[in-house]
Amino acid sequence: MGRGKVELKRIENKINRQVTFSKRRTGLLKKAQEISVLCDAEVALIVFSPKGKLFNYSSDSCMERILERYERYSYLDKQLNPPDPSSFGSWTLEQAKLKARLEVLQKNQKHYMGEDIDNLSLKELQNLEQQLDSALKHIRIKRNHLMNDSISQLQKRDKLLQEQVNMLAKKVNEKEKAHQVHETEADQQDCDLNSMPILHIGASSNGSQTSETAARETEVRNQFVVQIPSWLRPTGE
Amino acid sequence: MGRGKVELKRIENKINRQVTFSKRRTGLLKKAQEISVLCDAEVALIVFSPKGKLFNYSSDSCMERILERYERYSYLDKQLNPPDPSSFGSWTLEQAKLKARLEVLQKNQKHYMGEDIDNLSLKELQNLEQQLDSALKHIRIKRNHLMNDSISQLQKRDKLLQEQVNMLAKKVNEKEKAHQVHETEADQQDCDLNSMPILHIGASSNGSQTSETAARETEVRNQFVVQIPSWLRPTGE
DNA sequence: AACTATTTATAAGA
DNA sequence: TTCTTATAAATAGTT
Repeated sequence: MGRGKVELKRIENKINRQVTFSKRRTGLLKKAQEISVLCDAEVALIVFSPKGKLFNYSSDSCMERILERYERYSYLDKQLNPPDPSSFGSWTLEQAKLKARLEVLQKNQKHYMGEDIDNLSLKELQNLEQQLDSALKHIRIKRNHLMNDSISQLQKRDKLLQEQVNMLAKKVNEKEKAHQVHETEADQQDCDLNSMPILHIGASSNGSQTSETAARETEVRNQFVVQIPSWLRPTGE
Repeated sequence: MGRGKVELKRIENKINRQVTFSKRRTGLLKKAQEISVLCDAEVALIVFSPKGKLFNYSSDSCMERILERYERYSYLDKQLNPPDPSSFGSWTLEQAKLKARLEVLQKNQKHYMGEDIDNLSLKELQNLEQQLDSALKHIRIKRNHLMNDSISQLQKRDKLLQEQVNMLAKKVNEKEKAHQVHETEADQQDCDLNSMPILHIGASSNGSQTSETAARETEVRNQFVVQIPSWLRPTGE
């Protein structure tokens, strides 16, 4: 239902997939609610987005109750599960499984960090190497992308600032001219005023800078700050 | 969608309600499957009809896994109220912790495989890159080491075999001379038979080789096999 | 269960 | 993201 028919297979375009997910999730939750209301059914719906975000709906009798009911029902269905899945026995079992999985993952992780590799076979090492190499390629592409973005952002920002500074410098020049019409040392002006604030520090023969001008300088700078993308902000690493 | 608009409230007519339930249930399950396939989402849907019959759908990663994940997630979400303080408080707590750790590890693992990196900051990407790069170096050193070992092992083995062959060839040559002197074929006995077959191939002017000698040749060869280190053995990949 | 007239959902585009 | 719109899909009421 939409401008085009859609094949029932994973949408490859990421943006598209995300958008479709968003829309369909809304629709699905709505329909879940509708059937539960219209038909007096108990419904539990759990959806994890590809990014791992959770969305869920459950009819009035709350998620936990429905899940319990499901466990009960599916136990009866299969008659294979231990009678009380939350009993001690199955608890330890599951716990053990979890721990085993954890252990495997930790070992893998070590391998991915190049540690603990002494007992790997040549074949395994080669596989690992290939895996990491390919991962690294992906990561570098992504990183390059981010850095390029960052550079062009900064360049844009730089240009903007430059223009502002030029403009301000001109204004200040004019002011000073006006003030100094009667005085002897009229011309400090034709130096490059692109960086007026810096000028005050580096080029002015008059060493005294009032706190007032300093304050204004700060103000001016802040005023022109261009939005910095989040991945450029310090993350307190 | 239908001949008439429908109010969002319980359908009072029982027959009607049952029919609508049936139709909408189908639709709902279908849509659940669609979103899971199209958008690569994990979906669990549980529906109890008003009569108490169970219908459910779960994307490939099976119901139990999704429900677990849900429990984990909603535990992390709340972090404050133990999900079920009545029966096994500390159990669920520890379980949840384990699962949370598992999830973290799994996410890390994905990163190490260059997947799911879209949400990393530039800093994080650079760290990851550095980490992998260094790991890769270690792994390559180790791999090179193994390969070098393997090569020198083979060279050693090669040398040994060569010497054996040379030695035996010499002996056989002498024997043949001796035989030719007496025109006797009686004793093939006390030549060193270890490498007889190889000699036949390489040094004998007599091209005919019986299947019996062929068999012995195999046997003899095996006899000389130098221990191959485990990482050189085929691992059936 | 089928059949449609309608309503809904949603894909694509902005 | 949100809105719009053309079109596909779902389904309410009917047979």
